[in-house]
Amino acid sequence: MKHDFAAIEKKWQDKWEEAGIFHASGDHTKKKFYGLVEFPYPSGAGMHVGHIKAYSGLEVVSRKRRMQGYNVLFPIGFDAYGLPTENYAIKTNTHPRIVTDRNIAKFTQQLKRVGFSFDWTRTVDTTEEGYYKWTQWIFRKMFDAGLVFRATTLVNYCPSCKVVLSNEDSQGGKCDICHSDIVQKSKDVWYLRITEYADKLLFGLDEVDYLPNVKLQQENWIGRSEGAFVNFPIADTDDSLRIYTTRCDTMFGVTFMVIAPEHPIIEKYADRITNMEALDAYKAECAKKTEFERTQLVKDKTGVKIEGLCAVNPANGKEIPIFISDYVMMGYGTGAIMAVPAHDERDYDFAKKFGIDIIEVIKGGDVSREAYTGDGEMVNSDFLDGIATKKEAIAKMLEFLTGKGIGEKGVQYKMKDWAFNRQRYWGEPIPIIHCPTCGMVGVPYEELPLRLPDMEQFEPGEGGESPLAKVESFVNCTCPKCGGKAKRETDTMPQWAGSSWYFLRYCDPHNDEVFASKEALNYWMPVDWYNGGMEHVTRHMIYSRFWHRFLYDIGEVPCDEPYAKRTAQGLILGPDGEKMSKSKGNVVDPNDVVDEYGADVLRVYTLFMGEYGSAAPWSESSVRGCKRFLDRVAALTDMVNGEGVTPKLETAFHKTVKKVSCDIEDMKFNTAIAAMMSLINDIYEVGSLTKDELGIFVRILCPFAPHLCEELWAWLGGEGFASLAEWPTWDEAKTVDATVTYAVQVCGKLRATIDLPKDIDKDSAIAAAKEEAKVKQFTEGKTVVKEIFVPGKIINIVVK
RNA sequence: GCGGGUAUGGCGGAAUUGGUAGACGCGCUAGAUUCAGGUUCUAGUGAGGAUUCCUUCAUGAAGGUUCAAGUCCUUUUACCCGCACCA
Repeated sequence: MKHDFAAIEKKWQDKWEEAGIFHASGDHTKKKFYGLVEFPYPSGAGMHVGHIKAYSGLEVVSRKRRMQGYNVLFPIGFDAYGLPTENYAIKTNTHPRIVTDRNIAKFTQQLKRVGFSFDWTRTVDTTEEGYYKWTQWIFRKMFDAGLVFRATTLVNYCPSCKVVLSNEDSQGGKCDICHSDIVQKSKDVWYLRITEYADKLLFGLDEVDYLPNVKLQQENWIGRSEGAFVNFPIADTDDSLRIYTTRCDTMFGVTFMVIAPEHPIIEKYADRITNMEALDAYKAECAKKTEFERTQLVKDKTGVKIEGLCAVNPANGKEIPIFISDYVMMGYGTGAIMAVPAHDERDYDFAKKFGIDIIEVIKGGDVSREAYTGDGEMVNSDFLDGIATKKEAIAKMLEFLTGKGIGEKGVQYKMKDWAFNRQRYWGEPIPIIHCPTCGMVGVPYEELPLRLPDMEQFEPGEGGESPLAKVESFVNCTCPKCGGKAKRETDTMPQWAGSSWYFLRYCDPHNDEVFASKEALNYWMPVDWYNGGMEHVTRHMIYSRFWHRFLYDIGEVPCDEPYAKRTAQGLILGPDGEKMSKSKGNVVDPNDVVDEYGADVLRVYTLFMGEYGSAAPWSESSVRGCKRFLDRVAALTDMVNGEGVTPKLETAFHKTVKKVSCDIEDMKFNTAIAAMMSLINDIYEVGSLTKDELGIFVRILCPFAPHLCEELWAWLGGEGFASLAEWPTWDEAKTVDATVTYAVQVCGKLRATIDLPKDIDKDSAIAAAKEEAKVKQFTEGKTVVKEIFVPGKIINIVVK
């Protein structure tokens, strides 16, 4: 048979669709498999080969599960709210609804061309009313639970996109959307209290099967640290300055304190401070710096001493000065630190610059040259002197602090609350009403969805206000509580809202009574296997785990963690080895590959490129190699000869079925394909195979190249679809050849190879090895010191 | 700075976890088929030396453990990714 991909691919896609063979079944008595891939953002550029690789992995697993008799849920949808669409809409003066629909249509067409076995009856679109109604519903539940709050704080603001960004969206001081520099701006924003879930998100990692580096990144992002809060009295007042430290053992080494420039204590004691002008000048200077600049000046510390205010070290009663400096952040801990220059590099740099005392309290370094951060014996520390370990010293100091009532154990997290609003049009309206008498009131559940009003002009306001503020019919409303005149919140939710629970909607996507029925959730959840990009592990993954754990706490979902297993695919680089980007002109369009080589080749190639989790450059000639492989598979029909087993191929078939079956589970798709290529080479060498053998081959290749396999299955007269045929099994005993090639070494050097029966015993094997001419040549006249026999592998004779 | 990772032919990458390094694919060489080939088939292909049956050296670098090391240990170099003044 010729591999006429252009003719067969569309044909089988239509047949699959007509028969609905990839629809998840409503039969909840069968064993289930829920495979999830990150739904795409439908951008105008269309799909990227990276999408294909990202979906192909679980595509193969899902197809294998179906053939193994599982009821499989393998859904797809579109995460369609967000700035790129809106920016494009503004630029081209087209409504984002139209842009979104057009992009979704394009993605759908492209995905279908590749023949993915998605259940197309369960697609979700986060911008549809029937979907965002439930996004708003969950938000309202969080509002009721006290997890939503509004605060005026310094926020990350992108002057180009004119939006407030979360910490997760402004990593490295750059806007995640347009890569402009982020500035710090004081703004009234909505927050989700994700920090309340910090411990749950951290400890929940113990019960899931994520890639180790995915877990680690989440752990680091949450950044739990254990330490102590300590109150340092402010001299001549009843007040104190509260600090957080992980090193309370070094308290006798404290020689000054530093507070963030924005710390409220400055305003509080403005009348006592004698150098307010200098402090204000410094504050103004800091505000001008971008986040990036603030992190650049790591070595050169700046700051100003507060004159007229003095603190007392509660450990030894000594008076110490207080400084303001931007190396202390208001957003972490209490915005104030105790400085121990002898044992902290930053404090050391600062003390050197300002000529402050440096007192060694831990032996082991040379504090006249640099800060010593290692462990050692305590000195100059009163009751801690002589203690040799950090752990012990901390415990003793904590006891002292607690006993005196001046401090206590405490925990801090790097993770901050989630800034949850955007002053933009293309997002879910936040269902809150501002009433002058009742304050913030949630939009009643029965009024959801709170529809996004249709607008002609949806550009953001210059002052950073949402475009929705211009729609009077939207803004003006009555308070659901008191019936008085009130105004609606006009901000929308960030792009990450819709994707925080989409995996739940897939379980029951058409339900308009609840976001998903209990029955469907009980059966399908948790997601058995979730695959996606590494770039989402500290945002989407954390956010969605947070939402899901919240829903679990209020009894809406049956399990605490949403994803049982998480893996990640590696990037596909351009042919030049660089990251694919439009500006570099090295982007490969999957449509072109399908046109020229077919969908099966595209699928096989993206999985054959290299290790699934690693980045690998695109190579057109390697694509041709995969084409050649499938052409050779198609041509097997000319070699079919009879039924049953070809003796020369029997072991090779059992081996390959085993290898492919196991490799799919480990996502080692490249070696699975290599094994099938090897088998093809063996078959070509033998020159013939049976119908039964072709049937086995077709079924193990089917998850990778389903169109060709369906065609071959039909040629064989197979029943139904290859895609639903039973996954082949192997006989372990038949995966080993009757004779094994042993490597024979003399003193660890390879001298010969001999074929021996597979269950030969040690003595006969060694005797046989010694008979080899090559072996004799190296052993003659010498005494044998040691004989090593590894069954099935190697014989090593050590001589002297 | 902290944390994690990677390093194997001309290229992408294998190696059953300590047991014949280079599977599979690309590329290249030769031969055959074809009117032609960006076709197909067959053979060869880590490097150096002898070319008939050989032999030495090779997994970023340098040591070590072992009968045996790409794999384990120590030191070191380069690159990649994540976080970044986190107190």
